[in-house]
Amino acid sequence: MPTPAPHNPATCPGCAAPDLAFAAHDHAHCAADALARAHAITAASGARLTPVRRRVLEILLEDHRALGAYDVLARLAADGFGNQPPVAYRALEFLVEQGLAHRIQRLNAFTACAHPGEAHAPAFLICRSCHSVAEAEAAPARDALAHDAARLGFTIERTTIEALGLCPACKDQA
Amino acid sequence: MPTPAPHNPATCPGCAAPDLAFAAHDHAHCAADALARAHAITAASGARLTPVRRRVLEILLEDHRALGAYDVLARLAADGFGNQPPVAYRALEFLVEQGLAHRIQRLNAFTACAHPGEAHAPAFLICRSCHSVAEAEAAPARDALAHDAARLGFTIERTTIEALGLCPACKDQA
DNA sequence: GCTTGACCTGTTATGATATTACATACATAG
DNA sequence: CTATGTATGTAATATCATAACAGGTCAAGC
Ligand SMILES: [Zn+2]
Ligand SMILES: [Zn+2]
Ligand SMILES: [Zn+2]
Ligand SMILES: [Zn+2]
Repeated sequence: MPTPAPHNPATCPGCAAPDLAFAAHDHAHCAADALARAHAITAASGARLTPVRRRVLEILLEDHRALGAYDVLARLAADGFGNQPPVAYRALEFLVEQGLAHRIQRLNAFTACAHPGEAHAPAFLICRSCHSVAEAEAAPARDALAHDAARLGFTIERTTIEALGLCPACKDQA
Repeated sequence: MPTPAPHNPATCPGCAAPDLAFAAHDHAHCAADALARAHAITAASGARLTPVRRRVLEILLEDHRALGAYDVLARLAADGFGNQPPVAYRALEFLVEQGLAHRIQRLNAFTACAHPGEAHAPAFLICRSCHSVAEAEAAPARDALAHDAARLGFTIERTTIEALGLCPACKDQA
């Protein structure tokens, strides 16, 4: 599996609008763009964006929220795809591997990537009220951890950073 | 439920030996000390360290690893306690509330706290090979995230920071 | 001492999340 | 056209977690 292209902030829609998930925006364009990028990325890497995989990505792209595997599965089944768990889990795994989606540990759920194909492991800001998910820069937090880890002789391979709280819209409501 | 006492590094065994989980040490003393502190903490707060709860804490204290709820349950059942999931989950929930244990999201598992009663939400260094868990300082990483969150108008309430990797011992083996 | 009420424990049942194993279909290279 | 690798479908099962209720324990207040 080829590695995705390096991150280029100039062409990354997620970087251009970091508050995407929490702000009003032209989401139809946002989703269409992500889907187009997904086609380009998979074509470039030789991976196959098959109908099930593409449909799962479309479902995740419907909004900036996280969906459980069984929610995705129900949608797939309604569209005539298989309705056994592996159908959803395999497509989701593929998307995560390709950098087109992320898994949110805290929610046992998945969300479309806002910086598609950039081979990143972002931090997540998760609204506990509306389940919106925004991606934030994880590097500073990871660096802070690395110091402690080095002192203990621990080698960090992957880091999960997830913040639960309230997004601006839900805060206003309360 | 009264809030635990603030963190006092001078009296905190976890702070005195931050590499506890990954280094050879007098673990019998380490566990006995934690258990004694647990008695003191719960007595002070009026919470009841009942036989099941105490036994669960003892089980978690057997080493610096994370155990699943069903692993704990099997041990409880072998000791003559109830063998239905709520028995384990309730005791674990109690220990987490009291600051005597932590939940590791990444593993769906629980580990005894190395800084008992200090009302903290640490970062975790998790060995993917032996499942040892060390607690690290989460404040710097949290602070790094807070900047991004503030920019987006997101209010952080809780943060999960977990690093997966290899501990010194497992690294040497490989 | 008895009643009452809070809390803890046990148990049944079920729900939610995830994987293994195997069969079938399909694309593409040779 | 056939062999090969990859993707999908399906059944069965494993793993993690909670709801709902029944019964027991214990101490406060009468
Ligand atoms: Zn959008
Ligand atoms: Zn992303
Ligand atoms: Zn120890
Ligand atoms: Zn701790």
